[in-house]
Amino acid sequence: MGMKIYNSLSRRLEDFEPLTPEQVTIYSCGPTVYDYIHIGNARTALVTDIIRRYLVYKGYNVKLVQNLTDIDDKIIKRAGELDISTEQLAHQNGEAFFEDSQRLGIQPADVHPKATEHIREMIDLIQILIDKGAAYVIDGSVYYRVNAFASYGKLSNRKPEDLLAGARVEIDERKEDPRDFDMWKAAKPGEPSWDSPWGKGRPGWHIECSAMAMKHLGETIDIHAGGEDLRFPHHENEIAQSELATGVPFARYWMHVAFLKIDGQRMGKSEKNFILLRDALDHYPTEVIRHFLISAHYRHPLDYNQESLTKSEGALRRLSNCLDALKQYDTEVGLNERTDSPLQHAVEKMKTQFTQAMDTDFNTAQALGTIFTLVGEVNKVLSSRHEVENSVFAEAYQALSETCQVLGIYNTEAQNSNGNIEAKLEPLVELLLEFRQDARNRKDWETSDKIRDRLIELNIEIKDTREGTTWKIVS
RNA sequence: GGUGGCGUAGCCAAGUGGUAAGGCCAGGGCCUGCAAAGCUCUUAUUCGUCGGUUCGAUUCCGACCGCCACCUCCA
Repeated sequence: MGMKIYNSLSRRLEDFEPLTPEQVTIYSCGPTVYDYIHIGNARTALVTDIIRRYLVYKGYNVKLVQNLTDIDDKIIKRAGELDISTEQLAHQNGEAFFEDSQRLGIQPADVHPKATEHIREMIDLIQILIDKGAAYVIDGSVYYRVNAFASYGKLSNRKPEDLLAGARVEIDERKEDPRDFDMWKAAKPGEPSWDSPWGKGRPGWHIECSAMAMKHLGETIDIHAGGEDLRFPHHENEIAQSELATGVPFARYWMHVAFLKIDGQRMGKSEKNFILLRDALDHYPTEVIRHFLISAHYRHPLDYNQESLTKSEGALRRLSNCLDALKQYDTEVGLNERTDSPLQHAVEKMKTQFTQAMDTDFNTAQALGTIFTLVGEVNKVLSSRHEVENSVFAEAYQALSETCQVLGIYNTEAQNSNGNIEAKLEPLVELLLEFRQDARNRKDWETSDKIRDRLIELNIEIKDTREGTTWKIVS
């Protein structure tokens, strides 16, 4: 069954076919490292992460490139305020970005190119555009001549006159056309700069993505992703630069992630109402934040607020309770007993529907629905005490943990590390449970409840079930 | 002014030309010494409003109302 992706360029759902079968190249616009990343940046990064995980799940060989913009106006300004070098600022925030991403369970890209390490490539690209008559030099700066690219505006669906009518930007009188944008900025005194054929300066923002994407992924990439605000002008300009230089399509599928709002307001660095990813991670577990961020489709706005996060916490609890209950059957897999139970059908159905949901433009909200439907089925069987082959529970566990790992909402490594601690604590906890059981047998509820209460204070939760008392570490 | 999007139960959120996934919260019941977890029942005859097309529309078309994003650095 084929995948479909909504392509911002055609504004339609399209069948997904990578340029090279089995291989997918993805370029994701990364952060400008002048500050920590906020939860909105994280949404885009997370969507990219899940796209990649799902493509790998489907059997594709994926190469993901995500850049770091480590030189621009904001970095120069912030470094000045902090009285440190731009290199130092960019380095610090770059490291922090990797740390925060990792905490959110985002796997590192295959390549994380930095703008300042690709000056040569950018200069070469600019030179090509000058040679082709698509750029001109004024006072050491190089501008892209928008009129040279006939299909300028195709991504953002804008006609030339539209771009001028509502322009709120101050017009630089030196430019031939107000829409022209700089690819190389002549250095101002005291600013970091690099040598170029046009004098000392630094690259413009758009040229870096064109140059780095082409260097690491080739002239045509499969998927280019970013926040919806990058559609214009950033991605429009990337297309103009790249396609005029190479004569081939720059990206086959353009994906734009909708904004994260906060308490109903647009979250943005200029609005100063953003929440840092690291602060969110201090308050909620990784899986809860991921669940929240994928609870709506990526092309729909999502509102960050405490209530929504609390809901995700509840949903995650339901999921992990089920997974915990199933986990003991995991070793039963491989017996390959063909049973014909309703639960087995539910497992198969869930796998199919999960794939269908994700195949349709990565509909994570729907995919979550299929997972939780199976959770309900499993719980029903678990509580009904009907005889079910353990291998079916094992299959259910496999299916759930596999799909949850595609979404990154079930961390088996954390489970294992908890498991190690549990193994060490087991004799001790069992001893306490023995005392508690004695108390219960005496109907000494005061003592038995005290043991339970004290244990929960130590993050050990116990439950009295029909099969006896169970315990686990909770956080 | 231009471009695009959204409006589904108390809340969040999928979805379809044939009669509404899932989650959270709430209430009743089962289980239980209690608790937790789980199960179970209840919660939109209805998908912003008004028209049109259709045997039939929440889903297609039109108008209107409301909200939002981009057009400027921002994921």
